[in-house]
Amino acid sequence: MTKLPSGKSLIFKVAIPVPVYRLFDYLAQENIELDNVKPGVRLEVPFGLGKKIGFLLEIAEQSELDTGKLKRVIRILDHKPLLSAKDLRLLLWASSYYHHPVGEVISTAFPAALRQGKSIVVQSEKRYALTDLGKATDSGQLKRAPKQKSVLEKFQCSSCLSEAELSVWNDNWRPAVKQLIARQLLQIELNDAKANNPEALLRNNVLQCNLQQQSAIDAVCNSLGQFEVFLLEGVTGSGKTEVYLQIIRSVLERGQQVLVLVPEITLTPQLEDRFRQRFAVNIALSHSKLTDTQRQISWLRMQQGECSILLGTRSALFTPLKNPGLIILDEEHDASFKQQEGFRFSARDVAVVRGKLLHIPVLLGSATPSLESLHNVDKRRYRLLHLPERAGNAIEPVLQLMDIRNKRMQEGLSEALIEEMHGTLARNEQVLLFLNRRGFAPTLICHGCGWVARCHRCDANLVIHFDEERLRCHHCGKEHQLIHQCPACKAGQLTPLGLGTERVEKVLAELFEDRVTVRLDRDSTQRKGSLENYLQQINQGKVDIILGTQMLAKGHHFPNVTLVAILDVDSGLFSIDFHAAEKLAQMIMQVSGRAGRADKPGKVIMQTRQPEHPLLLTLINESYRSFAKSALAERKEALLPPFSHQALLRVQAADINTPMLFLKSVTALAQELNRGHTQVLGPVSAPMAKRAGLYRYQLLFQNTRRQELHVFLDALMPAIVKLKHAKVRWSLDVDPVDLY
DNA sequence: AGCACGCCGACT
DNA sequence: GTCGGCGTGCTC
Repeated sequence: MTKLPSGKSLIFKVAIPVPVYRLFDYLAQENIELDNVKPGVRLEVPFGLGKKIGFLLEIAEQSELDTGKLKRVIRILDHKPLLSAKDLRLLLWASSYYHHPVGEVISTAFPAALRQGKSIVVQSEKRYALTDLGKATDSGQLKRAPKQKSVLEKFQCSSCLSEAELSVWNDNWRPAVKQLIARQLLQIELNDAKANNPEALLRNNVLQCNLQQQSAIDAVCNSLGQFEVFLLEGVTGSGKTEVYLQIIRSVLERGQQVLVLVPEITLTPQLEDRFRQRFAVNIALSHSKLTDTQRQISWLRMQQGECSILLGTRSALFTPLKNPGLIILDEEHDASFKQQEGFRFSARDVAVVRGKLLHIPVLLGSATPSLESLHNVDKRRYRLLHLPERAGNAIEPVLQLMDIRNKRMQEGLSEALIEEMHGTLARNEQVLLFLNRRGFAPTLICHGCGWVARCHRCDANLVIHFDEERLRCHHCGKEHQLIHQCPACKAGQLTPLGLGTERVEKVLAELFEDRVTVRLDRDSTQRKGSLENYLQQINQGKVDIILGTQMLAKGHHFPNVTLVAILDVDSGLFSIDFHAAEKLAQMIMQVSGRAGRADKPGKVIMQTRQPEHPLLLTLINESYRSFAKSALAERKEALLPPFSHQALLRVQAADINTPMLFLKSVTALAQELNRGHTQVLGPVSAPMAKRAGLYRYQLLFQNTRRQELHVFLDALMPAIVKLKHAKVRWSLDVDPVDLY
């Protein structure tokens, strides 16, 4: 047993979740047994006038500070680290790669309660979140039924109840709660069966796969137990999920766990259902709609190996796995895998590093892979698995451009499109209209004097929301009462300019008065459960026309939709951000994927005033891959990512001059410290120079060599920290995905 | 991030 | 003459 050398105190180097880059030194407790104290354990330490929970990173003999001035650790919270040494290494890597304070990075890997120093005891949670089965009961009615409530809650996050919890069966309980207990009993039965016969892991017979699916499955299964990254490129309906399921099956048969990451939680119910139908193993969920307690239960169950599959969003990436076997990241092109606040990590890129550290394969899936991933395939860093065909009888939708130049339009709908819609509806099929702008109109202008309703806190116009009689800023959330008289000239007529979903909804009600239209956007689906409600109505055939924004592009299946129209494709064609073309192409393909899912052929119409635009022509005449190829060639020509690597320093301040002054000092520092060939671009004002009352400027660093960029940043960041500039808030975004 | 220290305007 | 405004700087 290692004892502390007598008379001399050991030093603990501790990461504390504060926005400070360095570690803090503490004196270890006296007579400490070091065998039980490993890097990663949580410590309670005095910090400032209070206490904080920190993470032990190093045990040292001495400190750079005067030992007499060091404070002593209050207590050690864990007998052994809750994170494995490899996961801790992953976090340290992420902290240095993204230049984010290490204590904050480590704390993001823990659920809230453990972050605050609680011990591993599941605490009952007062608040109650609804998901899935929970909706069958009314949470309000369960207020005075704490036992039912706790059973329901526990089931919702891990779908697993203990023997003790199952024994509380009560005939008076609500049917939905009884139903889930019955489901759990069935699961235990299946688990028992599985113990005797591994084949029982499968609930249903395995579906027949086509050749491409089978070779994708074989490729990943052959690499289980070692690191390799696969890019599974499969168009909508090509049977990607079936490939996931069969690979997961192999991982489960090896007794290993699977981490499945999805961009947004609206996508998970379907995936979750398919997992549950197929596998008789415990499944844990982790996403922002769950309570802290629910997420903690999922976290612990994965850590302790009680659950075999974790289905979660970006933040679930760091969940410890007792027996990791595979990481799947679905819709890998999706920008929501990049955290846009604080610790700005890319869950996709960190997942790859995690797979490498854990020696397990990583499977990235998408119908429209990111240019980065396709480039990694070209560089033989990732292996491409292609599913070119739609499984079953489904037919590829036909994409076509509709030239609307000089055509008569009714609130964004050309006559030709209206004609097409009538035809589709007459065949008893559904129409889906896509417009990525909510509200009635994006601008309110005075016809008399030209006054425009602007947000005072942002460089943006206020958006008209007629239904609620409001003017709303979509950037800072500021709201005003809708006005009916021009505040400038008091005489001119106020005119809505431009098109939003509300406005299209109104014209649809006139043009198709005997048809049912449903509008799906953030405003119409704000009440919880309403999106699911609408989706159900759509799939029951109670809706003829579906109109919506971005949220339509993701995941949902509309089997009876045979006509999709993108009302305004042009607005995506011209943007200062070089990512815009890629995003637009992905959006078009994803929206197209909603059509013709069943055995009915689908048609996708794009209204445009740019019918000769090469991006659109490549997409309709060739394919997403052709687009990607030419887009990559353009990026190569311009030395833009992925042919170079970027980091963006964003700065904001209440005063208009401060950000620029600050960035000029940074530029000077950068010139001093630049040993390699890192380009320093800027400083320039952000594309939206003022937002929520703050002035925003930015400085871009770019280098064709990733390593060189990071050596540069490693030198620059500490120097920026030392710059004392009043009232500036700054943050570094490594591998930025948008410039806003 | 907290939290206290510190130096300038409207109240007993 | 004090209470408190939030600007500044530190936390082992």
